Amino acid sequence: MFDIKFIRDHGEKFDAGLARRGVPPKAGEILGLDEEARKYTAVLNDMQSRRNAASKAIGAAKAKGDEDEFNRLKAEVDQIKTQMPTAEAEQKKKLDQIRDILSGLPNLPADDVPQGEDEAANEEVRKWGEPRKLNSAKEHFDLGEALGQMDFEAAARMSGSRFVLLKGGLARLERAIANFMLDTHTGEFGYTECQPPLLVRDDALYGTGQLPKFAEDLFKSTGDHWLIPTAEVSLTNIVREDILAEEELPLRFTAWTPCFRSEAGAAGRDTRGMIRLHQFSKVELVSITAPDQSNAEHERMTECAETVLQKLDLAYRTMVLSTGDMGFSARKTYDIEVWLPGQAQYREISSCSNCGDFQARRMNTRCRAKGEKQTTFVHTLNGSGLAVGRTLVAIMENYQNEDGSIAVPDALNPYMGGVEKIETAVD
RNA sequence: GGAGGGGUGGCAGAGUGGUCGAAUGCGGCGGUCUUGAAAACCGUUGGGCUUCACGGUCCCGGGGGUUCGAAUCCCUCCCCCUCCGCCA
Repeated sequence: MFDIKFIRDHGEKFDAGLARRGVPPKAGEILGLDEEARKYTAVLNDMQSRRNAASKAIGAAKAKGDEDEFNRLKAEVDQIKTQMPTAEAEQKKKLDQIRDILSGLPNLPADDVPQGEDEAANEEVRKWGEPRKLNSAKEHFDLGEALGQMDFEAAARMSGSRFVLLKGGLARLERAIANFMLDTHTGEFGYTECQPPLLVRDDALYGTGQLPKFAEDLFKSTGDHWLIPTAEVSLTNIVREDILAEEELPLRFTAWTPCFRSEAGAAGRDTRGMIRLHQFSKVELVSITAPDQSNAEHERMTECAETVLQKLDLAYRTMVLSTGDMGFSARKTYDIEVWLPGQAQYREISSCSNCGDFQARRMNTRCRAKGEKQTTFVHTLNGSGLAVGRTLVAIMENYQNEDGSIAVPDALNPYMGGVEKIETAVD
C-alpha cells in the first residue's frame, strides 16, 4: 500500500517505479480521483459545519423556548441534510476507487534491484561450496521411492496430486531438519520461536499482500478462514495494528509450520517429486525493524538462512531477483538456490525479502521513538530459513550413496537418535 | 452450540441524547523544592483529514440506522469475559 501524499509529491517517481515492474502509469488516474475526493470532502466539511452550528443553536433555542427560532433552524438543517447523502456517496465512491487501485499495486523496487522481465535477469550475488558431481546421481523421488519411505501414490489416493507421504527415516529426517533450523535461528540468531495460527482471516492476508489479488493461490476453509501459504502471514501479522516502542526493535520471529498453496497456474511444472506440493513445511523468519534498519536486517536475515546450508554443507548460490521476478510486497528479494545433483541445477530453497513499509501500511503497524510523539510505519522482512521439504530433497540428492542409501549430514546427528544412514528397512 | 456481561485516550476507569474529544487515577513530559534523587506541589499530555495560519471536520471495536443533535437509543458484524453443554 502506498502513501497518497507520496504520490502527490512524487508522481513521476511513483510511475517510474511501477514501470520498472511492468505496471502502466497510475499516478495521473489516482491523483485525478484524489482531487475529486478532496473536492467532495471540502463540500461535505462545509455542510457538516453548518449543520453542527445549527444543531447547537437548536439546543439553545429549545432551552429558551423560542419556538419560531427552533422551527426555522430545524428547516435549515433539514435543507442541508437533503444534500449531504449525494456528496457522501460521491466521496465514498472516489475513495473506494483509490483504495481499490492502491491495494492492487505491487511494492516499488529498491534502486539497486536489477531491471528485468523475469528470472533470466536475476543476478548472482555470491556462491558457496562446490556443486557435488556424482556418477549417475538419482533424483530424490527415485531414491525415496526405492527406500520405500516416500509414497506419492498413497498420498494421491487420499489427497490427489501434489501431496506426499513420508515414512520412517525420511519422516524423521524432515523433523530433524526442522528442529535443527529452529535451534540455529533461536540459539544463534536471536529469533523467537512461535507456534502461530495456520488459519487466518482476510485482514491478515490483506496485510501481507496475498489479498485481494492472489486469492486463487490460496486454500479457503468453508468458513471465513484461509490456510496460510507461508508462516510469513502469521508471523508478520503478530504486530498488526500495534504501535511498537522503537527501542524494542528489531523483533525477530521464527516458526516451523506447514504451508498450503493451491499452485493454480503451475500445472505441468515440477509435477514429479517434492519440489512443488500443495502442502509443505517451512521454517520461516520474520523481522520487524525501524525504517532505517531494514536494509542491514535484510543482509543479516539472508546470512541466517545461508548459514543453515553451510552447516549442512550444501552448495548454493545467492541471487538478487530482478524487478520482474519479485513478489508483490517486496522491494528487494534475495533467493538462495541449492545445488541438486539429481537435477544437476540450482533450485530455490529460500527467498528473503525486504518489504519496506508496504505491509506495515496495510497492517497499520507503527513504531515510536522514546520521547517522540510522531509514529512511523515499521519495516517488515520475511525469509525462508529454510524450506524444509526442499532441504530434505537437497540432502537426499547430495548425500546419496551408490546403493541408494542416504548419509545423514553431521549437523543433523544430534537430531536423528543415532541413525547415521537412511536405508531400506530390513526386518 | 446455549445464556448472560463487556469493548471509551499509553494503561486503568467514569460518562441523564444537547458546550463530551470526553471526568478521575496512573504513566509520560515541563517546572517548583533539593547538593542530587525520591516524595510533595503546580502545569501539561490522543489521533486522522484539511488549512500558510486561524479554524473546520471526522474518530469512544467495525459497518449501518433513528434524531435538529448519538460515546449515550436501534440493527448487524467482530473481539473479550463469566456460566452451561460438547470436546483434542
